[in-house]
Order: sequence, then C-alpha cells, then structure tokens
Amino acid sequence: MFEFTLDGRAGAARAGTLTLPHGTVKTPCFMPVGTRGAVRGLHPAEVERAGAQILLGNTYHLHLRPGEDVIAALGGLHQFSTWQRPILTDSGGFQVFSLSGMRKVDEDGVDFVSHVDGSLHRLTPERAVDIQWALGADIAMAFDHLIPGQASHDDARAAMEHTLRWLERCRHHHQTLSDGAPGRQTLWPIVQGGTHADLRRASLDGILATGDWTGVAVGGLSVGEPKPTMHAVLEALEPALPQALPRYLMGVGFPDDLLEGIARGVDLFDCVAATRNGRHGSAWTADGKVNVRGSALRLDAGPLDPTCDCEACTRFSRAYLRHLFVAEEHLGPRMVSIHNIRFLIRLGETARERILNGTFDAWAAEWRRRYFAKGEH
RNA sequence: GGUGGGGUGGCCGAGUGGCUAAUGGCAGCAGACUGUAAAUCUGCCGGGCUUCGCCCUACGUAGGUUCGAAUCCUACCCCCACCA
Repeated sequence: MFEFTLDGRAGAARAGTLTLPHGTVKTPCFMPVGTRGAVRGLHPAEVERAGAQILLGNTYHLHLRPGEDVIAALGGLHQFSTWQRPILTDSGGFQVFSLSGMRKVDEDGVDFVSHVDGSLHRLTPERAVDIQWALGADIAMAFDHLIPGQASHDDARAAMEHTLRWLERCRHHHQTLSDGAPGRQTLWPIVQGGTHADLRRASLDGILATGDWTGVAVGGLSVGEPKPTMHAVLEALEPALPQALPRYLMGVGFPDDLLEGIARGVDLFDCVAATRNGRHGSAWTADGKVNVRGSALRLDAGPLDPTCDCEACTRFSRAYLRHLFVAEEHLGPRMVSIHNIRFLIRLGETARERILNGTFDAWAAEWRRRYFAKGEH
C-alpha cells in the first residue's frame, strides 16, 4: 500500500504508478477538485468518464457541512459520495490563506469564522488529521501555513518553520491513528517557503529529516507570484526531491503550468480552475483559451477543441455551447467543466506516453508552440 | 368629444432649470479566475476622433422663455385610464 513505482523518465519528467487503498494512479496526473464532496456541478460518472483517477476533498468545507461525523457515520467520503477511486483531502491549510480576512493564526492552530453561519471553528494540526481520518481519504495532507506569493523572506521563513512544527504534530498524531488501522491512509508533508529558494530547500530538508514519507507536496505556489518564479522554485527543489516519492504540486494549475510542472519533475496536480473557469465560460484548447460566451462562436459549427475526446467536444458545436451559456442553461457550465477536466487529464495521459516512449521534449515544445500561437493562453 | 396621466438612450425605468451624454436594472460586448466564501467578479456600453481629453447628435415633434431646458411655456402628434 502507498507504493510509488517509477515507470520511466525523460530528463526531470517522470511517469509513475501510485498504489493507494482505493486503486492505482498513473502519473503525471491531474486531480479534479471536489471541495465539498462533489466536483462542482458534475456527476461522479461524468468525472470517471473524463478519466479522473483520484479526486480532492476539503477538510474545512466538509467539516462545516455536513460534518466529518456525519460522513463517518455514513461510511466515509468514498461511500457517502459514491466515488470509489482514490481520494486526497486537503487539510484546510489553503483556507488559512484564502479566508485570511476571517481567521486568526496562532502557534497552536487557527480560529476560523465560518463563512456559512459566522460560527467559530478551530483547526489545529491534530484536528485537521482527525477530520481527514474520519473522512477516510487515501491521502491526508499536513496542516500548513500558507502565505501570499509576495511575502517577504522573513514572513515566508516564519510560515515555513511554523509549517514544520505543525508537520511534526500532524505526523505524530497520524501515526497514533494509523497504528490502529495500518494501510488505511497516508499523510503527506507540504514544502513551504514562498518564492525563496533557500527557504524551500530548508523546508524540504526539514521534512525529509523527520520521517519516512510516501509522497511530498509543494504548496504555496500560484498564489500571486510570476510564473518564472514558480518554475525557479521547482527547479531549485527538484534535485533534492527523492526520486522514490511522488511529488504533488498543490493548486496548480492551468494547462501550461501542468506542462511546465511535469517537465520539472512533478507527478500530481490539482486545481479548481478547470471547473471554475469552465463554469465561467472559459475553455482550454490545444490552440489556447476560448471564451465560450464570445460572439465569435455564434455560428461556429465546429467542436470546442478538435483534438479533444470529451463528452462536450464529441457531441456539441461551439455555437450550441455558446447558446447554453448565453441562455444560462446549466448544461453549458457543466459541459465546459467536463471539457476542461478532460483537457488536463489528457495532458497528463499524453505526457506519460511521451515520457515512456522518449519523445517528451519534442512533444512539449510543439505543445507550447501551438498553445501559445494565438498569443493567448 | 371631455377630464386626468404619460411619451427619456436597444428595452424597462430614474431624473422637474445649471454638478446631465443623462442614476438604476436588463440585454449586448470584452476580460479575469490556479490546494473553490466565486453558476462569480471587473470593465465597456449614443456617434466620431489624435479616446485619462475633444467634437458632434440627443430626453415625442415644432416653436418659445432663459446666460443656461430632458426639466418652464405654447401648439401639434401619439399612448393609457375614466367620463360622454
């Protein structure tokens, strides 16, 4: 359980197989986000047909509603949601960042004011682990202290060291739970340190010194910093990342981010952009971004993306999808969400093939050329 | 035929002498979104241009009062309600 085998490499890029209690995951892989136990607007069968191998859930949001006790009573998140493939849960660390106006951080943990009803909720490393254990995710994430991409070296260091102290508490608490049910769930640490290479390396060193991990995540990127900065952080980290561990770049990203991440040795990604942008009428295609609501598509009989095999592209015209958005039919946001998810998943599938057959670099170069040809992305 | 009410930018609808090219909303157009407080948010939206400004044309039609009118006056046209 929790094994990762490397199937092939191309430069820094890797193809692997991750074995988890609920199934295996072929990498590189994009993981759709189902924050509240559902990928926004989609049926699990649709997510399966899009090729998703593993989904995300969120500690904070599922704790607020319906509550981890409810989910546990109904057999855990897999049974509750009927998603039987692997699940990874985020710890609520991102909410420390995204709900910055509604929480207070201290050494021990974080007080959140619920955005749902204003009630007070406290998350600590132990609580985050408890909740994720109750949810029954295959992979639980450490509770981390995430800060904006522009954060100073001092602030980034403080949050990174704070994250390490929390990690040790997460690890210890998770170990005591796992002792009673080995093989049920694994815990992954998160590298922090903002945009500062030295802090990133220190964070990774601190993580690797504390335990035998089954995977490692890189967090705190794509939070306002320029893309070249994110690439530089990944490049600074890559040589120090153990080849034997799957690497998960949290919260990333857009298609080009996935490609650049894969090229820099990342195996796993998640991002809400596929569903959020899809819901908002922005579709990714081999030729760049398409505004599905745009008047240019009014009489366009062609598919959203001629290279795509998703349920939207194989069935509907651009004109029809645009009509759905203009008329505010829910089918529109749903279909473009499916398309975007499929697009990212297919990107991972293709990258894997190319890594395994030795043509990754050439393919990546051509992919970039075409994706950016129109000057949009 | 009489009385009263009303005619405002693609639509609805504020505005009763200057701060009004004219509040809002809708429609339309463009853009944003990265471990989801987002089926959300932002910008444009009479025309033209050398577009952080200038010039035209505009509040039913025509005239008038005034330094200045969508706002006041007169006539006419049209719509609605009630009364004949």
